[in-house]
Amino acid sequence: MDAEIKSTTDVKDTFTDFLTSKGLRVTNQRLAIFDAAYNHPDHFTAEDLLERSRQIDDSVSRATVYRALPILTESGLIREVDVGRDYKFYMANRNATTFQAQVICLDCDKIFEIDAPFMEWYGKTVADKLALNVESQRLQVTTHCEELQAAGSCKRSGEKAS
Amino acid sequence: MDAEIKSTTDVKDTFTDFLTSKGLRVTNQRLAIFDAAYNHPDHFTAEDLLERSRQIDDSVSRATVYRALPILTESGLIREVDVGRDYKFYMANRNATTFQAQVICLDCDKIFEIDAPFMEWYGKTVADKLALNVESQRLQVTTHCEELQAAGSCKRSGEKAS
DNA sequence: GCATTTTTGACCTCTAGTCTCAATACTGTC
DNA sequence: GACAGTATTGAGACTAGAGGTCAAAAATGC
Repeated sequence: MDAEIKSTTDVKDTFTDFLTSKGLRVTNQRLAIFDAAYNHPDHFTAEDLLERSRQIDDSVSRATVYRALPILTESGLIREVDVGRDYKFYMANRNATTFQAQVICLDCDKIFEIDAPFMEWYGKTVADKLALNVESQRLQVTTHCEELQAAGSCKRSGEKAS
Repeated sequence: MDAEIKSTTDVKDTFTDFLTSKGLRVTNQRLAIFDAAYNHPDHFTAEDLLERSRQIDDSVSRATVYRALPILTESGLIREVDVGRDYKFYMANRNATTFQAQVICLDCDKIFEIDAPFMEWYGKTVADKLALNVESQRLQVTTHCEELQAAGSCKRSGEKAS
């Protein structure tokens, strides 16, 4: 459950510093939600996060999780991953290296991230061509579970298909 | 209101042919919804489509619109454009040329499409590298209204900002 | 035209996410 | 360390997009 890349404690300091710098209070619930989010090894939903946060502090409510998510996102510690379903995914932002594209299984909830370094170039090209500031970019590829499974990356085939 | 690229009547035949080939019935409501969708000059929501369809046939109900959308999408006459809001956009598929990326204004509902021909190459690369079949791809760029307006493409600045 | 079977409209339900408001707890000050 | 002031919280109501139900209506094949 320990973060491998960076000490969780260090990152927790980053989070509390962020809160105080914004004039926000450091509460047990926010810390529990941060822990649950940052130590989650995979993509998660708000509901997943609620469950995990409650294992740390069972007083955490759904409303608080939904209120914490934009804060965590703004702090840069997690990021939103919208794959076109009627609920959003989130993910800990541990390795902020190159731009990531998402490979999404249409059958289960698995999302697999791959590097797409050319997106930096593309953002610049669009910005130049249309004379606008590119705020964010999103690149997604959809496929089917069996295939993702064949590629050795879909662990949940058949388990959560609905 | 006439389609400029292809006669609407021709395309309507394509639609009725599609319906019959699938064993689906050709109803006044489906034709009204098709008309409203195919002649819509821009991106539209299910609610937009309901309103427009009712101008053609005021008996069209919300349920029927929601039931017709997957049919129209499957027929290839319209396509879904998900820009990460809590409702989906759709768009008539009049020019099926190269892959299109979406430039999305974060302030209003404007979506602007640009060619992104390199996406074909990218799809193949991903398919090869991960040994999977790429089902679909999505490339989106977000920006702000003022900027899109400066680029001469945002017509609705300030009008629909909510 | 008629029987069969799909489709429809009205309305009910679902679900992710947001809002409200009284109760709680964090923070700076003493 | 206690206190006052104020942000934050939890419970539950609420919203909006979307989809389901079922009796009534209408399209199709004969």
